[in-house]
Amino acid sequence: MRFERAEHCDCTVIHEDAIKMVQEKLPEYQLIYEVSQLFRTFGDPTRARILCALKEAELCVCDLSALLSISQSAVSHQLRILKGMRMVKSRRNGKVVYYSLADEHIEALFRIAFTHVTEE
Amino acid sequence: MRFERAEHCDCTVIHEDAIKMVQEKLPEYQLIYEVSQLFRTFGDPTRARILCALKEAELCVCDLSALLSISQSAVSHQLRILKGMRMVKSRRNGKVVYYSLADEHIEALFRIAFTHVTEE
DNA sequence: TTATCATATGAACAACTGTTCATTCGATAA
DNA sequence: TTATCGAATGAACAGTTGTTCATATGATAA
Repeated sequence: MRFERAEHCDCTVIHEDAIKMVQEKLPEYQLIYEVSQLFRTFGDPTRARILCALKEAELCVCDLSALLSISQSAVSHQLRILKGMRMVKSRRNGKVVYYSLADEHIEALFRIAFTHVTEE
Repeated sequence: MRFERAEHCDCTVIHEDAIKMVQEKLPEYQLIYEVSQLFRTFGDPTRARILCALKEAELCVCDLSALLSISQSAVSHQLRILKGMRMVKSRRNGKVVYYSLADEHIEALFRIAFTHVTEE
């Protein structure tokens, strides 16, 4: 009984048993996709810097703009993305909108990533 | 004494103290950049699927191609990127090249990310 | 009301990314 | 050698992304 070959692969499958075993353990595509989207959002230096700053304190758009030397518009656009991914939350006080990290998971992921990068 | 405003921001800086405090704690740009590049590499669904598969077993390019229904060329290109980021390692045995995760950090990061995504 | 300030957003554009296709490389076997 | 197979790679291309610029909101103060 041969492994059913994917149309995209014109090679001979060499390790049928391994493939079958992995196939059973592999998470659903949707789940992997969501995880990758989470990582992708971290994966832009500007967003990463914004998150790092918000890790330390609640800040308004203008603070972030000045602190990171990024235009107000760019900060605002990125905050919109971060909010869409539920990584930051905001509250308005008069004209000023304050942003902070949505939950402690974000901070935890960063801590681990920094450990990983600085360890080697 | 006023906070020195960045040229990109035409707003009035509102929270000088907060900015000053965050500025001291903020990691260097280079470090944040490296972390974001690490995340970015995870941030593509194809690469994430390859890494998930390699988490379970050592596999050759052909195995991955068949298992994930991705062309051999696409798999090979992505493995090149993953290897460049030191996230996978490879060994050649005759015509076949076997890939596996570079270290246990990769697996750990995935575990946490999955927990995060599935928790909410 | 009008003016001003902080923020948000749409459009445009350049830069980047991931795939496909065609080809090449590297190793083995005939 | 020549043929074959698994893997790697360069070029091209479509799709995506992040920034800038201009403008629009939304809230406050005059």
